[in-house]
Amino acid sequence: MSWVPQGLNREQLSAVEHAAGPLVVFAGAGSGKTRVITHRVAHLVESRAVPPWRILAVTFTNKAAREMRERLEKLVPGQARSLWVGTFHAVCARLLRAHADQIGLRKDFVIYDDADQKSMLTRVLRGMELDERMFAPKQVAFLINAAKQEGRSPDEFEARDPFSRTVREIYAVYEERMAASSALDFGDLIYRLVYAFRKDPTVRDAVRARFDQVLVDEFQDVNHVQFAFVEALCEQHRNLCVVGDDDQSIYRWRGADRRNILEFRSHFPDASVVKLEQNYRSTQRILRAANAVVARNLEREPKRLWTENEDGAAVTAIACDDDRDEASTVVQAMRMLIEASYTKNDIALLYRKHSQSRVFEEQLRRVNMPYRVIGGLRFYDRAEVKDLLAYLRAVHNPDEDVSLMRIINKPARGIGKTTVERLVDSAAGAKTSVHAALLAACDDDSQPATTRKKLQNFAQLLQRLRERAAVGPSALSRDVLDSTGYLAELREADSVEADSRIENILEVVASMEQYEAEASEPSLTEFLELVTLETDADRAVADDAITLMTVHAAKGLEFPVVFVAGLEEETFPHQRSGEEEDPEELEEERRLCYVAFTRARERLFLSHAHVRRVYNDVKIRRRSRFLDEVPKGELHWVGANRRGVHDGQPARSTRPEVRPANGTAYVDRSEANDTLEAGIQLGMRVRHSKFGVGQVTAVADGVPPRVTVVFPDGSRSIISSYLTPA
DNA sequence: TATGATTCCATTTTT
DNA sequence: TGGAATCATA
Repeated sequence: MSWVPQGLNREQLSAVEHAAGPLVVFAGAGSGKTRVITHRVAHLVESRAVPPWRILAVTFTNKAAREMRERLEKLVPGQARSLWVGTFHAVCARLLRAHADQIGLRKDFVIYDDADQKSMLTRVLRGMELDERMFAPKQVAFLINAAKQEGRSPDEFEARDPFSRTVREIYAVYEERMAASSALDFGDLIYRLVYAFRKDPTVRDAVRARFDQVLVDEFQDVNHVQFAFVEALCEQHRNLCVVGDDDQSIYRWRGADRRNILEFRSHFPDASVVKLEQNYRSTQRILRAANAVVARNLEREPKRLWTENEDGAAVTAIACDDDRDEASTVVQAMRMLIEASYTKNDIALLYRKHSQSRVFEEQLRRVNMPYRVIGGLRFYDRAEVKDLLAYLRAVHNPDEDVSLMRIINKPARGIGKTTVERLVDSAAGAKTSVHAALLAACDDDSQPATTRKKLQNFAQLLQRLRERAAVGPSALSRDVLDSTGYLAELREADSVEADSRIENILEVVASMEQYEAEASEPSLTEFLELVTLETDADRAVADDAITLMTVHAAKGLEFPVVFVAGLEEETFPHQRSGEEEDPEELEEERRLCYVAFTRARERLFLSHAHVRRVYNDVKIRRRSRFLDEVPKGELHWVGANRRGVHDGQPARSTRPEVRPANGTAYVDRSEANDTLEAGIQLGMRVRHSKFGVGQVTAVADGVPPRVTVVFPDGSRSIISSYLTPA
């Protein structure tokens, strides 16, 4: 009757069946990490009879959580629903609500995203009459978030110099204002729980008593509070299974600390260790290139990914004149791949930073190639979407200042800057919410009659909406949009942007309706939480299109074909101009490069430009050291080199674009290029794994080099690297 | 209050 | 260079 895990290798199986106590799994890229976690959960439920609701599996993204749940639904039908599967933030939010009374929180707290946090901070700074240049909200937010990641309250905030002392004060006031609005920021969701654990052992014990088994995915990315949270949960039973890959840790700048996984064994001396080193994703050649780069890092858990997959096509390196040349060469290569056999969905273009996408987008548009850009502005960050949600929040809890301030004059209702400032001042003076100040002003005879009337109208609007709040999020939204004239205003504007805004708003309303239909107990609070914790990655569309995104955004994904663009010094590895090279940062860049390479299943293309436009001038760029860290024989160099020597690099005269006098073109080949595709020539007999033996009837120079071959069953255009001489 | 002018900023951004 | 945010002015 016992559930039998299937199709697992020895290491995977030992992780799945690990009996009790701490376990750390080092899971290389494409080594079946998710499989191990899901099978382990299934094993616990089915073979060890752990009640599903006593198992907690934590991820970093909603997408990972959803996938895990879906897979578990198949493995242990009917039981997956009661498992605790979610992101750190979602799980902690749920626990905070469940124990809100004990912790001293309102059950229906709202969650502030980064933008909300920043506007709250701006208000605090203005209230304290601080110079916003000295104390930039962005920087202060960073310091406060860092403090929360370290688990430090305002009292524990280290402040030796005057600047830090002021920041500490800001932090304290900020916390007060957040509490007054019953709002929690992202950092709070974990920090407040850990803080409560520390202050009140009964809370800690109550939460701890919920779970028998805890599993954490992407453990290399946990920060200090997250570690403290997990540790606190497992202190008694010690059934903690963490899975991760120190080589894929790319969020150091957000507080992720690789030591959590590297030093897991010192924290838990009795921990079992499993290493998953067999890769099921990429070809030998891709893996060799990726390994070669990351192996240069000094601080890492020793391991080497290997695969039984075939050798595959050579990793292609493309040298380009400038960024536009890079874009057109890459796009050209993509078109050929699509003509040959790939779909657009098979292809991804990765870059170090968003700004690199522009040239590619222009080029893709020029050739009418559908593409999608992942990242950039989140859907729920759009102004109109935030406006609507702010209305809902303000109706839900008028004392929540950030939302109230956002909508107080939107659409314009004559409550101008001065009036708002006066409200904020009196709220700060009386230590009340802005809403309370608003109500007071409505009854204040000393106010000018016209402003007073306007304030009263607004207060009544809120009041009326509040009475209607029970109709549910979608109906309430429609009411808001109609009675405020928000939609009407957009309709009147009658512009393309206005139309897309209307569309976005309607999409939000539609998502509310969907939520209401699906949720067991739909509530405004829960909907708002879902929306703030949700990112865009989940809204991917089904169209056939080429995917463009940063390497960061690509973590956890895989594509048959991957292009990595801009492999140049200062771009990738990224370096801020004038700053000294930090070895730790360089290692992180190298890991990032490793992540980029290992996204590819079959084909990997790496491009760099000799000249790149940066702001308004042009800069000569040396190709990335990462390219040179790949052994020479592993890279097949192609591409433009029409200029000879660049900034001291060896001129690639060894890679001539020569056409023999008789007009026969042949495929570009580089020095030390011992790949099979080199030297494929017109008339040659070649072998293809699927189509058999054929004869080359045409050769097209390009990226990738492509040839036309007549096979027994017809003529085909083939990428030359798939061919071997017959 | 709305608009144009000016200034500032530019790495990555799981939640 | 380009965009967003803030400022200045009618």
